[in-house]
Amino acid sequence: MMVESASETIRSTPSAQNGVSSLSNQPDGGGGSGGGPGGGGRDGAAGAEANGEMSPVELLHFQQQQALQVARQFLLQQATGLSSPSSNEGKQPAVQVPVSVAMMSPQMITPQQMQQILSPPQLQALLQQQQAIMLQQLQEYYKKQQEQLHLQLLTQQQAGKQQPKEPLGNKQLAFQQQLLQMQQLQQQHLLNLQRQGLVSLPPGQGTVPLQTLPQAVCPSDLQQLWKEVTAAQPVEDSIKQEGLDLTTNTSNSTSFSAAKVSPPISHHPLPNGQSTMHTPRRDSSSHEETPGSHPLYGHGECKWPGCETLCEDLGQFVKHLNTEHALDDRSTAQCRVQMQVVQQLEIQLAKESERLQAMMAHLHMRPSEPKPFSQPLNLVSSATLSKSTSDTFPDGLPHPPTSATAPITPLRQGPSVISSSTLHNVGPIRRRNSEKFCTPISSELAQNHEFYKNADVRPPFTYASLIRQAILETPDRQLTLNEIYNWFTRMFAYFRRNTATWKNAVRHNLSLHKCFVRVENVKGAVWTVDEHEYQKRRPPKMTGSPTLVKNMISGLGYGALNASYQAALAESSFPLLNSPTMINTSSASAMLHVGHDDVSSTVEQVNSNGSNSPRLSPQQYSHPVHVKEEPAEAEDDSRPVSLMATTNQNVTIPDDRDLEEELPVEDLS
DNA sequence: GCCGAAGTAAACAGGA
DNA sequence: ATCCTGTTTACTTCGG
Repeated sequence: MMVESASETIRSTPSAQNGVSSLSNQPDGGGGSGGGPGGGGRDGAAGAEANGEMSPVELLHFQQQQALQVARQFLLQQATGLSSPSSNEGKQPAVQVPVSVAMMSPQMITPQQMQQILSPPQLQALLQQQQAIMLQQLQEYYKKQQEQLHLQLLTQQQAGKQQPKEPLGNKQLAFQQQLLQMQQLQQQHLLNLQRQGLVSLPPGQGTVPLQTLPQAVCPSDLQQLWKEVTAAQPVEDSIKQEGLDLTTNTSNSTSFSAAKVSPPISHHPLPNGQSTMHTPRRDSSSHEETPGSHPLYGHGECKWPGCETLCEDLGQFVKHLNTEHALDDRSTAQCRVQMQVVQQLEIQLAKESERLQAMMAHLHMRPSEPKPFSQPLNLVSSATLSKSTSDTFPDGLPHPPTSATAPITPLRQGPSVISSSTLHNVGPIRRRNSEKFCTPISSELAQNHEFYKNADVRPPFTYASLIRQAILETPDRQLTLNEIYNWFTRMFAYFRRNTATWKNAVRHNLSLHKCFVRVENVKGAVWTVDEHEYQKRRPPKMTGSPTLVKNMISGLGYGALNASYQAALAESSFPLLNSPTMINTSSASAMLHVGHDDVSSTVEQVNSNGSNSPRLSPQQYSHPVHVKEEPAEAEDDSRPVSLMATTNQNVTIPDDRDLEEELPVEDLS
């Protein structure tokens, strides 16, 4: 039948969303940045063009380029294969892996295959092994090349000064750029792996000249890096160099990921010994510039990257700056490198910021974790919030639309992160569980109202209980239909769509259940709750053994249930109540349907002056009741979400109200 | 399998 | 005529 199919699809949609979202989106929050950095690296394959003339230096350069490219490809292959397995299914690498690298993956098994074959521990062990071997090889290669380079440099220098040094300088700089890139790729690779938890390099991985995942680029690292960069080129003969082959690197710079710039070759200082002699302990960020100072001058030193020349005063520094750091190719190259560093830092900053956002979103999206109802921040994304931000919330918190950049979609954090919602998140099943298992709707809302407000998750409550909640939240305990609508849309992001469906359901429930009484008012009709009827319709379940009840409740792990409440529940299941004055016990007894209620004062009786009722919650005492005897206040909300400020005085705080909420406590006589 | 509660869809009516 | 409100019916799903 048509009806069946239609309802089926509609029904299954939210459940599927919830179920999937909590699973598939969960890792997205933390690891979303994994695939990013690796992707851009391919384009950064250094513009290694083999020129026709092959001098030894050229040959060396060419070999370096080739080896570096191979290494980079391998790194990228491994990084992308591990970080985003799904992304490269189609383009599984036809990368020519060099022999030294192929040795690591014996049968040319793709990372995906390995992941499928091996168990996670095995995979991790294998990855670590590969990591170590690869890094070792890279380091060895790197060492060799560097030694060769410096050997060549020395021989050339000793051969005579008549030979122009420019090409060599260019090659050196280019090479250093390549080395830098390679190391950055290594760092990036390590970073990716470590972020995925696949590799946890021991702190003393001596063979690896890289710092294991430095948390940030410390200034000393930068200084050291700069020393490495500038060290290979003697300063004294760096006068006129032209044609620095760094233009390609600028285009490569985007390929640099968030790799930390760590001291690249700290374990094998350069032959000329200029490097790493004194560790710069002043951080570059602390250059407090006196008015007559220079950004590059501080603490009596030249702050040009890698320079640190002592200058007694500013004048001397300026002189030094003009002489040593004049506008030449070397300075230009250094500037380019610095640009890359800054660029990487920016990328890193962006990534870290994104991670921070995700972390904050994640943490704030689980209001039940920090048990107390403290939700000062709302993490919510912009879209759903945009409607309801203007509302002043009953808890008195401002709820500003903070962190609009938080990428969390409401679906992402499914009810799985909600305390008790895990019990009823499976689709539209909220019906029985929440209520029959005495999930206090108000406390649930109190704890998770931020979540429900912003997450497109179906609340685990029945329409009837929601309607009742909405009505009871108002001071006068009556609402028009439109106000009920507004309450739904205000409190639950889920009800901001499919309005026709749930509104129809609301109307249906209002008409269907006797507990909702329609009262004609001056302005029109308002709906009230007949508590007696409401509790009558609840079946006398859970009248079993008290231990059963208690275990069930405690086993559910409801954070909302406080100890007294549980105790009251347990106690109340006994025939005689030891403390009849306790509202808790009486409530619990009512919940357990120890039938008593004849003394019911119906809601209608408490309608107009609820302040007299003993059932009033503290909020109602605290908040001056705005009796809406004249509902003529312009509630004509064009926006369905905008709500009258009077109606949302008291939403949540779990206390006595809770007990009377979820418990069929009738009227505490 | 039955029953009741709940959700969904839809038709219908009355009023603004 | 349209929309909102309210009622009712039918059907399905789910849990006891």
